[in-house]
Order: sequence, then C-alpha cells, then structure tokens
Amino acid sequence: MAKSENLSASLEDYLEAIFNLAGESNVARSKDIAKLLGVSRASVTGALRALKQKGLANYKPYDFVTLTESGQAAAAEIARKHDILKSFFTNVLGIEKEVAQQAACKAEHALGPEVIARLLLFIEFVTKNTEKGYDLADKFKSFYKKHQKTGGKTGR
Amino acid sequence: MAKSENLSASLEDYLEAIFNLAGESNVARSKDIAKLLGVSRASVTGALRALKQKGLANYKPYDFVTLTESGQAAAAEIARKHDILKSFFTNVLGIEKEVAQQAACKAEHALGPEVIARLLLFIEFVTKNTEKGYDLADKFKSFYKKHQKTGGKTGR
DNA sequence: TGACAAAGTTAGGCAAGCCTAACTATAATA
DNA sequence: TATTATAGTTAGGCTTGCCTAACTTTGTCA
Repeated sequence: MAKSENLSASLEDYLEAIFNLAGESNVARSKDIAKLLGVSRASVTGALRALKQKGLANYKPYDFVTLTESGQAAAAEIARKHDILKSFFTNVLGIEKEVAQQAACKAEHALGPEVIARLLLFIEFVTKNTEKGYDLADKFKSFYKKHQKTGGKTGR
Repeated sequence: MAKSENLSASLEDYLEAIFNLAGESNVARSKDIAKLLGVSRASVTGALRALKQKGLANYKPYDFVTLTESGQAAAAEIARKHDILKSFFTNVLGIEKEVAQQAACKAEHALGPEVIARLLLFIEFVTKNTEKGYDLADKFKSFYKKHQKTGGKTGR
C-alpha cells in the first residue's frame, strides 16, 4: 500500500487534483490539473511521471490520467483529511474558503502525521461538543469579535 | 519593519535558532546553529548571508552573529507564535515535545498568516475556557483515550 | 612564536519544483 | 484528406536549500 507519507507536498496536491477532477467529470486532463493548481502544463507532465513512477497513476503520454487503486486510496485519504481541516478552518476558525483550502492542502506535510491525526480527532471532538449544545465554534466567534473590538495583538 | 512573511520557512528557522541561542548564552555561533537545526556549517553560512541581506542579522565573516533590531523583533514574534502553537500541540493535543516543536516551526508558513492568527486566538480561547473550569484539554484527552480503545480510524 | 585544532568559508554538486519556448501528437473541420 | 487549433511533451534554465570536500582564519598552547 502506497503511504502518503512518501509523497511530497507537491505530489499530494497533484494527486488530490486528479482525484477531484476525475470525480467531477471522470476525466483528468493535464490542462485542467495545471489550471486547478496554478501551474504550467509542463510541470504537470513532470508530476504525472513522478506519480506513475510511484505506482499511483496510470499515465501514458498523450492520454488521459487515471489513478491506480493505491493512488485512489491515497487520494481519498488525503481528500478526507483536507475536508475535515478545511471545515474546521472555515466553520470554527471562521476563515475564508479559499484560504482554508490552501491551508488544508499544506497542513499535513508541515505538521506531520502525528499532529494531523490528533488534530483531526480534536476537530471531531469539537464537532461532537457542538452537537451536544456546547457550541464551541459559536462561542469562539463571539470571543473573536470581542477580541477584535478591544484590539487584540494577535489579530491583524 | 521587516515582516516575517518575506522570510522563507527555512530562514525563519535560522532566525529563531539565532534568537534562542543568543538568548541563552548571548552568543550565536555558526557551529551551534548548525547543530540545533541539524544542518551543515556551510548551510549556515549561506543562511547568515541571506539574513544579513534582508537586514535581519549583523553578520561579518568569521565573527559572531547578532540580530538587528528588526531581526530581534521578527524573531521574537516567530518564537512567540511557536510557543503558543507548541503548547497547544502538547497540552491540548497531547503531542510529544519534540514533534510539537517541529510542527510549530513549520506551521506558520504552511498555514499562512490568517489561519495562524485565528488559530492562536482559538488557542487563547481554549486556554481561557480551561481556566473557567470547562477543561477542554482534559475532556479531549478522555475522548482521545476512549477513541483509541474503540479503534478509531483517525488514530495511528 | 609556530604548529595544530577548531570554526568558518568557498567551491562545486545535487534534487525538487517551477518556468518559458519550441516541438509533437491528437482532434476537429472545411 | 489537408489544415489548423489545442493538448501534451521536451529541452533548457532558474531558485532554494541542502550537501561534501577543501581551504582559510582564528585561537590555543607548548
């Protein structure tokens, strides 16, 4: 099983992009990957070769891209984590979608698997607490607003 | 004022290392920086030149390193954030010190200033909640333990 | 003071990722 | 089917950040 830990942050981005594109339209075109990631088509070619070499993508020059089984699995796992993180960033921290997405993409590699695992759990915990009526996200939002007014040093 | 956003993750690490070393012994030697960051002395030389060029370090070949005023300020800010993050990772998430330190160092650049600012605020909020008797960290710890026993998919 | 060790620097290389420009393959249509 | 546009690839280059090996400077001590 290909572990995502072997993947560079950059390759993870490509993998996730392919996964998402393939999910939407069943087709991942080089051009769209490039656009989605804001990168040149040439860079995509390089990445595809790398993903193929790692056994994550079925790649033939001048053809559509699909993910191998382990590529699928890795991508799904990456996407799952990103979604959780993103929702924490947006729903709890109140961050804008775009920014949250970006941050979620980079988080795993930066923080490392242990911190991420625990953080995901923490988010789950916070979410459950919310359901029970102790709405942490809401409470935090008031806190944040108050903090803004009183000119907290942490805010921008 | 030199903003830390202009600094690469790597240079931030060097800056913080110098700051910490200088704090302890008032002297930052190339050798110690190298050791602290797990990097060759040659790499340190390169980083010092970069920091000087950015006006953050007073650097002369074959001499000790000190930080300029803006270097000090930037380093202090970086260190402050790292400390907060680290304490969240260790105290709330229950991550090991070393790992937490590493993650904290990389977090800012990966997550970006907005997410970090909000996250620091969130940590502050959680901490305050703790003081009021609703000990989130503690509650999370039980949650985590329970989750471990029941074989959660998010855990390691 | 002269020789040696330690600290620091320079030179040269490597890998990852990105770019642009030029080329090739594919597809679409007159 | 020949032409042309579009997608994809290749070639060559740049930057960042790291490395090792060899060299220089500095400091120590006999």
